[in-house]
Amino acid sequence: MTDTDDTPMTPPSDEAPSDVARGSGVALWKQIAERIEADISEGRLKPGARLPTEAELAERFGVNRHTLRRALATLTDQGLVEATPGRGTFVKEPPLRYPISPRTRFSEIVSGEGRAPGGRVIASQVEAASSDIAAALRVAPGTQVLRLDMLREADNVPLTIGTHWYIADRCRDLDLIAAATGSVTRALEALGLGDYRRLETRITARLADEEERSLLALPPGRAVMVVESINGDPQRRPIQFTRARFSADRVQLIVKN
Amino acid sequence: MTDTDDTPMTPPSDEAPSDVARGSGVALWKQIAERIEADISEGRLKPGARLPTEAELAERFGVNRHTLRRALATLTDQGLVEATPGRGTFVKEPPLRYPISPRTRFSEIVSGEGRAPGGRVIASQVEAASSDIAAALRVAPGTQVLRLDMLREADNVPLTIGTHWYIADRCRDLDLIAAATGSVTRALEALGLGDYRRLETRITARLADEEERSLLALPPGRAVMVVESINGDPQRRPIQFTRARFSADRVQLIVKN
DNA sequence: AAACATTTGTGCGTATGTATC
DNA sequence: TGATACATACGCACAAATGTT
Repeated sequence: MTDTDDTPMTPPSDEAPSDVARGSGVALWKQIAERIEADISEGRLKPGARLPTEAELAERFGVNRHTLRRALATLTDQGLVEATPGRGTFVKEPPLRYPISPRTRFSEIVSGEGRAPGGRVIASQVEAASSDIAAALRVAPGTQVLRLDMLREADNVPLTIGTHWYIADRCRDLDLIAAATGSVTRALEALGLGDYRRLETRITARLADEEERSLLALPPGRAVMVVESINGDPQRRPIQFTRARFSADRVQLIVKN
Repeated sequence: MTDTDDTPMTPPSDEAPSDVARGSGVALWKQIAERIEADISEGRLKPGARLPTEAELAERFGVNRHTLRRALATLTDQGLVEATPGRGTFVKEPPLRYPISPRTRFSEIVSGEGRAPGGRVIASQVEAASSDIAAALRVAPGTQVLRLDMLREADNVPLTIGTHWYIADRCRDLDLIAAATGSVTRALEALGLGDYRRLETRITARLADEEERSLLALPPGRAVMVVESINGDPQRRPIQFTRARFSADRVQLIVKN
């Protein structure tokens, strides 16, 4: 009861707060969560839109703020909304759809989604292949490889940190060309290796560490998807091994079968 | 400096602590992290093995325990080791390789990795399809669908919570059969729908919420991969939509191209 | 720079209905 | 019929983050 009524079991004289069904066997917070979820998935609440304040929503549904917060909590867990103290609660932008296919190209995928691809080289150096890198590239451990760390973004929003390893003597000056053009794809084309294809992709996930949060502009407690991929030439000989960390908030990987 | 020496800038009189290079431009913790990482990836430290205590490792490398902990922290972030207070630091078991292919079957994959598949039905009910479920199954929103929540495990270790939606009138009593046999695949076979194939898979990730941590026996701060998949009959008509949450710690998704 | 309003986040106490032993 | 535990819901108060004046 919200009002201080001395006849306790009277149903709330329905001067239209909203139609949550009390005593229907379904928890109030669950009904509210489902209503808001439907508002989002059916487009009445658009991505980026701000929800009314918790106090306002609580009043509108005729429940306590705690009850309403319980509903919002499930939506947050499902990744549908995001709340910031002092600002409000917002409907999350849907993640960019990132298809994993034999011909996976970052720039093409981002352009295809109507966004502007970008990126920059964070670091590059020649190093000796550790055993896992060597295994993926099918070379002897210790072989010289070019390591290229890149940050890639769409519409200036960082999406992924990628560490790429190339067999050094097949890729002279790749790092310089990539830094100049901002595109690994174009750099490889310049070297006559434009026709690479993806051989295998391995996906796992974990919490973003501090460096990743900083580079990807993520608040604490966010996850990254760790995507390892082996790319090869038309003869399926490995050229490149990549370990990329995608912001799980902003990217959804798609596999078509 | 570790020792309380009154001649401060003296290099540590190299009575062989271990060969970390002081003043080499590379941070000590980074060198240590890379050494241990190599020990793991090259098999000198096997999965499940316990590392020496932090104090012991610190002494062995000739650094302060804080420095050593900084190294271990990066390995923990990378998911290579896991520390438990009072027990020690352990090399993590490699994740189960879970291939995503047109014919993706949980039981077969787990068996193929030499582990015993298992599972149980958490809940099942008939409900009205929400708009996103309806879109995936290509039916009208509100159509009756059977919802089946399952927990699946390998060698009694929980791997994934899957929520499966089936078009209700194509799958009578599926829930009962699945509960009895413990296998959705076998239950579908019993209904003559054994030949389903995966049409599309969508992958994202986030922090595990409380319910997921409880069901998957995960400590706080772990990530789950959220894998949505659409399965269809041989004519590629959708039969089933699944939203599964995999323990990112224990599973690595593999896509072969 | 400082004060303030707005909004979410958190804690405590209380009451009630509903399962379970 | 308790007795107990648990989830739900409400009320009040304050902390923390943000934006504005």
